Amino acid sequence: MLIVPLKHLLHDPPMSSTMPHADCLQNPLENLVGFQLRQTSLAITSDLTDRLTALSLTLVSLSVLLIIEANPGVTQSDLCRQLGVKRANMTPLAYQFGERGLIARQPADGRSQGLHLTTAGHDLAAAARRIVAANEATFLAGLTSDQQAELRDALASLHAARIVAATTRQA
Amino acid sequence: MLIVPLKHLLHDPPMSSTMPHADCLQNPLENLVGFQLRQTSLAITSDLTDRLTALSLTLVSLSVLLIIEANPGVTQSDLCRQLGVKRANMTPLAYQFGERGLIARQPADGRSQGLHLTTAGHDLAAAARRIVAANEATFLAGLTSDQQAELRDALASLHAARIVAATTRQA
DNA sequence: TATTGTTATACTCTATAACTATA
DNA sequence: TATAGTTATAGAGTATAACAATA
Repeated sequence: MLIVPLKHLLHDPPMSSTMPHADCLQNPLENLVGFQLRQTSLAITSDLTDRLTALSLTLVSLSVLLIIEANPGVTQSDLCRQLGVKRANMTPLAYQFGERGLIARQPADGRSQGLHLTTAGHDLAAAARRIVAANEATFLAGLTSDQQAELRDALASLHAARIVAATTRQA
Repeated sequence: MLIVPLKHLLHDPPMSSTMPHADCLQNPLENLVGFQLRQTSLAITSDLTDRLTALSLTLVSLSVLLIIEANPGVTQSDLCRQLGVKRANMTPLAYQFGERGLIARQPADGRSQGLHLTTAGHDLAAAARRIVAANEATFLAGLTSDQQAELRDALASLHAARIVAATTRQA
């Protein structure tokens, strides 16, 4: 599989004017579907990350924003479970959203608080959704509807195989 | 798009016995191809990363090992350019490979050294290639050859669109 | 006893800057 | 002047542990 620890490898291929013998290397990984999948995923997320900077959002904060919008009243712990984020790391994120006037909290439990978007939060979420849609459309532009459907099916098949992989891994 | 900052989100869905209302959340991101692509890519790399621990290799060190094998005499800087790694971060990696007896250096330039695998390095690379092949096969098992080819084509189309994305992004 | 939210802290990965030796 | 390799360090992102308040 691959590697490209750096996200921006995909922005501009690091080519120099002299080009000593930089990209003449054989890379035995690039024929793998796993590699191509990762490379493509990185290209898409990299583009989206760039576009989101205009809204001062990251991929994580985008997710938090949209999930709160779709689930008014969720707690921080709910978000953590959904996103695989530690509670300790959600605290500064929620704090920032509060400071920016994007969310408001209403006591739910005494120990927990339901989160919901303010008007500013809804506006930002709407702008974010437009950016996400543009990102999606740009990368899918080259595929017909049928091809897009086949891609989804293929990805679902690969993703489902993670169960098999986990089982054989333990053996 | 998505988010799953944690790689292991995919191993075992974090479900509790009580299941308060943890996974009843609407996630407006999961219908996006970009999300599904990332989710699938994370599942595959997560599995591979796990399997590689038996060889004391990471995704990055795997790539370095296989690229040295395929390109005897490459320099550290060559590897850095190919992988998008900073020179400063390649140093400890190359040092460890040396300590493990996997690579040897031969002066090339006076300021640079060509890297090549030792016998132990070749053995480890062979074992690593078997693991990579098993990982690839496991996830592709559900697709026919035609479907695999279509998947590759679709990924190539998405990846190519990064150029268009970069252009429209600047505008 | 378990859960929520918080604080403090440690670890990993990646980035930057500065240095030497060589070209 | 530019490049190779190194060192030290800074910055994200994520992890653990412990705590007070509540259930």
